[in-house]
Amino acid sequence: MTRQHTENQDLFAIADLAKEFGISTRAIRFYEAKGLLSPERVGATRVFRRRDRARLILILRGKRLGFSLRDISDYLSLYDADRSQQVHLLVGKVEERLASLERQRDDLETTIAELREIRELAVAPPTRSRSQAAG
Amino acid sequence: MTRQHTENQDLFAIADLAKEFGISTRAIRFYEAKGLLSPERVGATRVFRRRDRARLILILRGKRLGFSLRDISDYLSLYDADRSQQVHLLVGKVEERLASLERQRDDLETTIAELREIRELAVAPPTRSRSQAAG
DNA sequence: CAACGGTTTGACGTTAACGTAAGCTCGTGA
DNA sequence: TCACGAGCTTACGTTAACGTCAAACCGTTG
Repeated sequence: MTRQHTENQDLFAIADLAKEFGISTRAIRFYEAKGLLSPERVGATRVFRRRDRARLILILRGKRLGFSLRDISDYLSLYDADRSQQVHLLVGKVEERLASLERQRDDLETTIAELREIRELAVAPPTRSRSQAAG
Repeated sequence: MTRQHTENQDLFAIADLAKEFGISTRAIRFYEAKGLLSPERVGATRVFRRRDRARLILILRGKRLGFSLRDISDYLSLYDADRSQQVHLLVGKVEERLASLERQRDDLETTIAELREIRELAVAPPTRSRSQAAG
């Protein structure tokens, strides 16, 4: 099950994914329990395919962005619904999320700019009153 | 204490700030307990100044960006330390945070792009095999 | 065959960020 | 004067996202 000698391009054990992404197997099982992943089973053992791996990548990115698993679940469903039905509702959700993300990006830009400013101030020698730094 | 008749430009009651930013007074007290705010007191009553209000704005932005109060606390300390001491350590922290935020921004760009793509696909009529959408 | 590593399902523990309720003080307007 | 609204502290409750055992089941390797 360590994938080394099975040489299979498309099948992953839970430990493979855990190691690859630096998370615990517990976390992966938790994501499954929450419906974010649905690996196949061979007996009782979970078997993950590329699709699950791809979803896991999206999950982790969502987490880096500060979203809850609930949010990420909704987000993943946008991928699942291959424009099959309830398109209006889907587009609505996407728009919502886009707006939220764009606002978040603005917050980020502002914060990054402020940090850069702080850095400049910190690096510059402590200017005293009307003095001027020499080139 | 409702600020209406005190007409003071620089003093805020806890309820003023709570209302202005749409959060609970409990949350504000919690931030104080965690050391993110340190309003003055008149008797037992908290009195906030512009400085506290400014910090609160930073706190809320940090939260929108998905940071923990612990993180935000560190972040606020970057503002406090007016390039007075331990500049290297300070710059180090700023660099760290900048890197993290820039990565987060990249994640955001990617996600936004993907959502836009999903939206296009959803809006476009369900293409069947080799057909082509008419202009 | 027995130990070992990997996997499974519980189930309880933990941390963060408040919510909520209780009980008390203080200033004020009818 | 007294009821009210606002504020305070203390303290227990709650949700999310796992961490951390515990107990048991393979498959294989020395």
